[in-house]
Amino acid sequence: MANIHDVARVAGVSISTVSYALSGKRSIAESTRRRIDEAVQQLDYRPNAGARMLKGTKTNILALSAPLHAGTYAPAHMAFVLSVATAARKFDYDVLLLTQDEATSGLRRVARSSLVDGIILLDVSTVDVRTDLVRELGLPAAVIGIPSDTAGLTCVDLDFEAAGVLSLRRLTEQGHTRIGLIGQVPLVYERGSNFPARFRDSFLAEAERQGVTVAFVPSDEGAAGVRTAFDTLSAAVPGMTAVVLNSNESVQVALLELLRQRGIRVPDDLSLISACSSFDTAHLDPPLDIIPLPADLSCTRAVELTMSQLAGAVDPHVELIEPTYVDLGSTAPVT
Amino acid sequence: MANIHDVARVAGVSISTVSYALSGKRSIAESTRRRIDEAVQQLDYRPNAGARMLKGTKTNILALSAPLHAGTYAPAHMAFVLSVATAARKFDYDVLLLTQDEATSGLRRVARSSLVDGIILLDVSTVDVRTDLVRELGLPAAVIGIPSDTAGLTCVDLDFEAAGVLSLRRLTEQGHTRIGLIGQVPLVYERGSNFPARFRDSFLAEAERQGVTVAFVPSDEGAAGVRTAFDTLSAAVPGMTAVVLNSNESVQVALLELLRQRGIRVPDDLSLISACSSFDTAHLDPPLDIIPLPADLSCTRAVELTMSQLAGAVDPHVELIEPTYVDLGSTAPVT
DNA sequence: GACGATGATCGAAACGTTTCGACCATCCCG
DNA sequence: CGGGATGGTCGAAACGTTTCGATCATCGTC
Repeated sequence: MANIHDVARVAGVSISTVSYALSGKRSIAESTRRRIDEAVQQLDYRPNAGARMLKGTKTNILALSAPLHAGTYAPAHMAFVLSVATAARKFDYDVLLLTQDEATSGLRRVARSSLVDGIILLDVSTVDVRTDLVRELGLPAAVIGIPSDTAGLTCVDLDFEAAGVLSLRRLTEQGHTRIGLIGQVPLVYERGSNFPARFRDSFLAEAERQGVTVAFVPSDEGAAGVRTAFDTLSAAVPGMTAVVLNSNESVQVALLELLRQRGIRVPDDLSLISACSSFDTAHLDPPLDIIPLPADLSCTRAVELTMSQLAGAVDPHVELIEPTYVDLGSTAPVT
Repeated sequence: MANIHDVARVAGVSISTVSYALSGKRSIAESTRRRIDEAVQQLDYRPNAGARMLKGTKTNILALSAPLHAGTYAPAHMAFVLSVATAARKFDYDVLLLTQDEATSGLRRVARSSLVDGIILLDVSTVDVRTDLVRELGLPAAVIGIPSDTAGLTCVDLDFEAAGVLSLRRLTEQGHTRIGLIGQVPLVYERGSNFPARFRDSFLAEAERQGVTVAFVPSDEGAAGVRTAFDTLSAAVPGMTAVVLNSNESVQVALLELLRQRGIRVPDDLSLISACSSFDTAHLDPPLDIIPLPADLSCTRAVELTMSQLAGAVDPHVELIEPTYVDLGSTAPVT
């Protein structure tokens, strides 16, 4: 493998000149730079990563802690992982993937061996050992999700509280006063994963504020689970005219199928909103109004914040991403 | 951050002694080893990754090329990624994730800069630029999937041909002679992804050999897509008594729902087999017989093979994993 | 026409390991 | 009791960069 000495020899300069030409940290004569570029091209030279880490004290690698819990919706999880990887590349960073048990223990390992410059934590729950670890390690880091103790942490997330309010208001503005909320699988709430609980609580609080009748049920996957959830909800809110879905794709698909079977039309008989969903509801039948959970936005921002920390001091803080409402025609004014 | 010099000083030995104590490459007095261990403990010392790469010419990092194509079933993809990461850790290796466009271009980048010791390619299609790249780079590598040209490559995969035969035989042994095959979304076949095509072709060939009537349809996702696929299939195979599913979870769930609606009982009226599925069919209603697509087996083996290449010369070859049949009661003899 | 500034280049040190060869006890065997 | 083998330890070189300080030529200015 060609190294910087080879490049220097071919270009007829010293290695420091090559280094400066490549990094642009000192001015180099145009003619010299051209010869160096040619040599680099010819030899297909790329700086040795190890040497660079060692001397440069920068590794250009980010650790991505991405445990996949039971009950987590894999496609959404995947979207976040991909978004982080893509965002990191914009800053010439690569991503080291730490999953499952390694999501915690591996973090310490790679940090202490100076393998990574920074850390991204995915899917943090309200109480998460990884947040303590991040504080301890003192590396630049960003957390996706809002743990209960955010001290010293940089956190990014969709504003789930705002999303809860937004989804409810949309419906009350159209005159709905009897509204159901179908949530994730029960396991998710039990585990203290924070997204869903934050959404639910703010939704319920806003309903109370507005004085409308609401009820919440989690829903298991599969046709049977969805049927049970919907029936429970209908019983709890007699005369229900709208339902908000904060659940994964398969549940939403199953619900639409159930409604079709029963001849319940959307939005004529029932208004529907897909809230904080990471998939595309436009291809559903019918397409559902959606408050998207923007994986790329959160991840891009998380990576950006880590990079800023790397560059200079940025005070740890929480950044909430404003939810948006996309109207695809699945809600209608109550008649 | 503590370095090897600190450890040496605390333990009162030279740095080479520390290095040998840690690597075990030369014998060290028991008492010395203990003092060194204590120092390591006390300082929470971990060797600097960059220095190690530089001198040791081993990075302990594997590149994982995992592009997520449209039409790829995300949970399955995720399972493979996780399995590779987990398998790599068994050999003290970390995984650098290269996705999307970086799945190809990033491969060259990280390889040429000696960031990784080896490469794992996920989801290779029949014709895949990444295989040429792997040949060119000359790094230890393993490929999951069987490209049309396997020369110089180490490939691992489920034996899809055998799986096709296995699924068909199971049914013909039970007297079925009119059998349908529901495949992936059409896009998958158009893109030259090789799993599904291999399965389909061997299934159809075995059917011809046995002289039974079969037909194949791809299936779009969603209730409508599945309904269309099933009806097309029923029309193509009048009196169909069994269906093999080589599709993702949502399609299988949707089909079960459709059959329930129509009062078609499994297995009394229709025998069903879920073939080469990466998810658990035991929680479906009813549970489906399955020929599992063992992500962990393939990935573990791929990582193992890469490690062997790293250790010494292993001739490139193709390893097929024998499919297994798990009986969960969704097939019955034809009456 | 001497002098500080500026631009271009170079040499060498440093980063933290691993590993080779050397060294010195100690031991066993003839 | 001398000498080769063995076990334990050390010093130093090497890996391929980045970067600091130094050098040298050129140039504009007083």
